[in-house]
Amino acid sequence: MVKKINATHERLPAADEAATIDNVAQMAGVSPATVSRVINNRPVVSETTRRRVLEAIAHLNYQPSALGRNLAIRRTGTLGLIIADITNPFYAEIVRGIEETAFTHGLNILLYDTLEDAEREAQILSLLEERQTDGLIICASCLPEQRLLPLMQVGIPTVLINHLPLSASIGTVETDQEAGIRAAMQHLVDLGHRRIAYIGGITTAQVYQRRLATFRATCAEAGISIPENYIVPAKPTLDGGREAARHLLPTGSKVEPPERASYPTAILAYNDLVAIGAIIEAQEAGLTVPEQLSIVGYDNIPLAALLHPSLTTVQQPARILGEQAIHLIATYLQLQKLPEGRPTFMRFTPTLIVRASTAPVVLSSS
Amino acid sequence: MVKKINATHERLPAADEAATIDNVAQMAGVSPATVSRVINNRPVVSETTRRRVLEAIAHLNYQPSALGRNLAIRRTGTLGLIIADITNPFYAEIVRGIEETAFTHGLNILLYDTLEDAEREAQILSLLEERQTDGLIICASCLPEQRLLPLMQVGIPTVLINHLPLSASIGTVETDQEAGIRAAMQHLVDLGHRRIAYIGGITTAQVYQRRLATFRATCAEAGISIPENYIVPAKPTLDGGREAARHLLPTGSKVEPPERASYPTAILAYNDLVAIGAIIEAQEAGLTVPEQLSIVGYDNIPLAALLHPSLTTVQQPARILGEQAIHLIATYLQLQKLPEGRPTFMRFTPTLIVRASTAPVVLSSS
DNA sequence: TTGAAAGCGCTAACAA
DNA sequence: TTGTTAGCGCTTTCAA
Repeated sequence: MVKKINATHERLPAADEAATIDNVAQMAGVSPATVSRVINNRPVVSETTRRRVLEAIAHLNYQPSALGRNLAIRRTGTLGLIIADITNPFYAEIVRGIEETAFTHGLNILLYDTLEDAEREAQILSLLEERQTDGLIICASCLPEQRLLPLMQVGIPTVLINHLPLSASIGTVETDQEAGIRAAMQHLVDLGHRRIAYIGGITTAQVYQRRLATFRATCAEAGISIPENYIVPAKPTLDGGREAARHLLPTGSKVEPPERASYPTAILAYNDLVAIGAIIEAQEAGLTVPEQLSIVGYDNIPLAALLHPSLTTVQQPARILGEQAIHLIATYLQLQKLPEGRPTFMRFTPTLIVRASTAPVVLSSS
Repeated sequence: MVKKINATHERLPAADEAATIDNVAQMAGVSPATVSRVINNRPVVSETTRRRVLEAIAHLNYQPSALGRNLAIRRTGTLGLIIADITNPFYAEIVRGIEETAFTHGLNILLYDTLEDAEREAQILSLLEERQTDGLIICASCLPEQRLLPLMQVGIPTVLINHLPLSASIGTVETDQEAGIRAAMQHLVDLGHRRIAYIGGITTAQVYQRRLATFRATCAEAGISIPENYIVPAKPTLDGGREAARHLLPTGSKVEPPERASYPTAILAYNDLVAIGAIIEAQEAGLTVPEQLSIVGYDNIPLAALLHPSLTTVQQPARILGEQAIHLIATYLQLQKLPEGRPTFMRFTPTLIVRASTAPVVLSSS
């Protein structure tokens, strides 16, 4: 019907293959450049041309290829997200905040779950170096600083969640780890506890180190000396918590009166999952929580309020951490430079939420 | 030192810009094709050449660009994942299975959270049409079939989780919805319940419709007639569950004896979150669970076992659903055709887990 | 307002 | 075993 418009060897695409910008251009009788202008809503195109192009697009059921586009503009609209454990409700909530905010910015999220494993995290990082994401969010890294830096130096704009600022990053959003631990410890000390254990956490992770350091510092300030075996690192999961607690608590029913016992009267857990694991283990060992053992968690996951006993814990604004991380990175992507000339450090203050898993220590017994 | 090898105008990249395959080729004194062969471990390259190329790569700190590569081979190694609610531990566990398995297959996951919202899901789907993912996993779609089909016809290989097979998809992995509901209902009926409500769920979602239909069918078979207001759809979240329960349960303390009461003696919830919401609401309304109200959940999230009362629920093998979904899609990607000539239908049988949130109905009162 | 042409960084026939 | 050449599908100067 319609004769070839140009003397090109262009042909229309077979029914099963996708139309390209050239097909559209040919059909509309314009150049690919013009089609590109229409697709991207450049204002310069005349109304009639625009209409012709749009018709051709509709006719061919044309979808611009992100692949071609990405290569041409050398951006992908995609962010890498490295998260420690998606099944931990605290992280899931952060991801929710990230996802939702990224969507409004037109950014896509490539998800990587490290399973709280440092080696795996390292693998993922090196994989990401070639994936050309526009940016990277690392949430609760288990890696030491010197393994994080190379990636940023390769030029991927990175935001860290719950980490201290790194010179090569574009910023950090965190809750004040020190304040969180201090609040929890103050609470336990006020309740009269002096035999306090710290359980759970990956030793290579900066969060862990900071929390532990603060734990030690607070103990020292309160004149409490902590035996080394009261510090039990473990995977920050329910099972990790159980395992750690098992090392500390009396087995079977040989529960001693608190003043003579060797086990702690209180446990500060790395996070809520660990705390819950410890509660379960304690109960199975025949200890009542909080009467014989107080337990404090960290994060305030939704589950914390629903348990029996409900969990005393340190609340972090999970969703907001995620949202702000995206805002940071989106701002950077727009400006192509650090807004303040140096990495942003955004810090929130956590809140201690006192519930039913902590109680005054009872030293004299009935 | 070394003279220009070719008469090209190639120059080495400035320090701050990334090296390309051409830079490497030039430095190694070979063609880009050869560099490509080395990068992709093609066996044909001679040892000495390979070494020269690798040296150049190291020298320039060269990272191959996935962008260029993707365009050339027209694949991205990326799968879209549409999930209803990442903060629901059941879905989080599915994502974990997907993530982990995808990683072993060298596939990357683009995560999209629909927030259990049909409109949002539709938006995401159309967005994905141009993103050129190699495949798509839709988990717990809230969209009716006719809105799902267009995407698959555009040619994106799709696997559905907890959905019936669609002709245009490459397959489906699900737990038997009908069996799950039947098991739960059998349990309630055996306990003597005849006033059973079904609460929670998005009406446009196929899972919801199937579960509800089975609920109705089982009631009919048991000779139970259910008033329409016993069926309360709601967002499948904790709050959704609370809200739905509020519609059903007596307010304040006007708890009537069961035989005269208008409210149900048992609630079958769309999922565990809804069930937990209902438990909370019931308790706040002054009802004891399970004595005055039995509640059954669905999914068996980790939390279900830890609550008081612990939750009777229908277990789904969440992680495995995710793993199998990836296997399905990975197989297809390798073969570039349906392994069995038609969409695969992989079905698991759920298990009823009886815990403490259900009890025999007490008709005579003290 | 539009088009020609060059190029983004890589791969893959094909030829040598 | 290696190089030449022609794309992959799009964007973007620059000139008309």
